[in-house]
Amino acid sequence: MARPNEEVEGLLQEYADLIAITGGDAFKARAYEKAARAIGGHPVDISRLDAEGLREIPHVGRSIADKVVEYLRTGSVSAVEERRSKIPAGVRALTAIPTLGPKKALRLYEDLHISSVDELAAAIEADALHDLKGFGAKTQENILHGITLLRQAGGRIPLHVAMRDAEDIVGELSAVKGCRRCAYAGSLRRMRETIGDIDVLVAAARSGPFMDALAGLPSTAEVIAHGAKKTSVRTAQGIQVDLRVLPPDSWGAGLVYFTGSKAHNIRIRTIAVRQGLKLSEYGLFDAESEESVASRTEEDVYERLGLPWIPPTLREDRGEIEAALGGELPEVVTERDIRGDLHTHTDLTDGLASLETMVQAAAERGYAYFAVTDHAPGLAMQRMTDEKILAQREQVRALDGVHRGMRLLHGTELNIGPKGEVDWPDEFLAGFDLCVASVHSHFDLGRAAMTRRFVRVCENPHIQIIGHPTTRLVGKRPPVDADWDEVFAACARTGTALEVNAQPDRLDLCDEEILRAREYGVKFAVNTDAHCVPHLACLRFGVGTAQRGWLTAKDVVNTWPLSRLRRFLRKGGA
DNA sequence: GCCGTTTTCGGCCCGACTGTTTTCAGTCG
Repeated sequence: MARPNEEVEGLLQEYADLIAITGGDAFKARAYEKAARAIGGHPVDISRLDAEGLREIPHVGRSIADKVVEYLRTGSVSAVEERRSKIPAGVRALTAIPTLGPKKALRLYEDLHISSVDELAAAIEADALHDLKGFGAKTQENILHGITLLRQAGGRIPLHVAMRDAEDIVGELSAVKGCRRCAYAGSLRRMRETIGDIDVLVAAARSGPFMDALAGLPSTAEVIAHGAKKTSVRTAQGIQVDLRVLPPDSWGAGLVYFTGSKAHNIRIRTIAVRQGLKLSEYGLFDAESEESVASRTEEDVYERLGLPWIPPTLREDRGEIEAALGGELPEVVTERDIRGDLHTHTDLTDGLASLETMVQAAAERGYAYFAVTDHAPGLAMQRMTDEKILAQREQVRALDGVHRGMRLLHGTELNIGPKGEVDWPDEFLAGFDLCVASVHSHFDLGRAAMTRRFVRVCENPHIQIIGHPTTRLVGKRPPVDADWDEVFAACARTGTALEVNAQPDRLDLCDEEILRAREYGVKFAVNTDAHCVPHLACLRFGVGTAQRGWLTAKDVVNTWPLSRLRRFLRKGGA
């Protein structure tokens, strides 16, 4: 994984924020933001590049290239340190509150010396903002609501952040001598959208070297507990990591024990007890003789309980035990089932990579087909025109089948207006191979209007997929309010697929809504909404979410062969 | 700070929404 790219992306974004907060040149701040995104989305590990190589990345010029080189060489950038010394970190944290930007954050800091979210919440409670300019009753209410949203994430970590750290740690521990098996478990293996802490398991005869290795990792900031069976540390970013080292014979039982949700584990332990057995992280034992009857693999443990192996993403006690007992466990969709991505962007709008680069990267993933769906004119900031999208269509046709025979579909991501209207008239839409339509504005229409809006989209014969349907952002923005049962019914009736957007801050639809929609017979598309090459790999998070929603390949249109997909895209037409 | 079928300066994503400072600043996508 390209860690340095992400580190530098974060650093440059922070610098941009600090410029904005201190009232610096807005265009300069934006220049840093653009460079941050470009580096984060750059497919080559930047630590392998020199200043010249760095400057070939779009939006990276002499000044930023020098700062990146300084960072790679010394681990910090003096210009950033200088700004940091002027603005406490908590002031920047304030801008994470929806509706509170850099200007308001600075005012709060300068006038009231508020430098953390907690201090701000306390100040509002104490009515300390009453004569602060620009902070009327409504603004304070909005800020409090924003703080509530932030806190609902409850200090949990986004899935992809935890995944990256867990894979690094698994990589390090796997290299320790004597390691027989190493894997992450817990909610991360179940692919929950946020993660409380990271659970790592090792199978080895001796535990000491692994405990020491974890405690000694560069990413470890604090050792919370250091024992023979369990070690807990906190990383520099504040993430808790629990390591358990098990005897190799206990590997399967340990994985079962540390992967299942609490509710799932209670259910399978109950099943064990009824059979005169006892289940722990060390194995499945005869309750009387205490003799081990299964423990080496997860399959062994489940089989001895009379169950088939249950995919980790289903282990939530949401009916998977009953389904397993009845032989009706779904064969959930896997990453290998996905034949193509149906929602992606290029640098024609807000993507980072050219059409050619995106197509080539998609072909390297082994896709049979791939859709390019840049933004339509309704999203004014993208400045799309008829001419530009038609010119792109020519380029798409020219590249069709060129890379490993991969077929290309030319599409667009339409903007859904408040009444369900979209950017282009029917005649123009008919020229696309597929249209994704998404809500990007008017989030607070009220349930009835929002429902009508979606139903009208479903009834549009040229729209085959609703993109990120609820528009929620994990821990940041709640889903829009609609009568989803009515929307799901309309999707099923009209043959409109719902997207499972794989961007880790969206994961939209989420698992629970997928479970509901599935009951209506709705079809789904697991798409990355990629804006750069590395985003294509986010597919795994979308597939994990689809699995949590019990979807099989039959439910997911982009697992289908192209001929069948094309029939679906005609939406009941000829 | 970056960029150039505008080529070393002068632009840079544009428009809508919201609350409030009643004429517009701040925020967002």
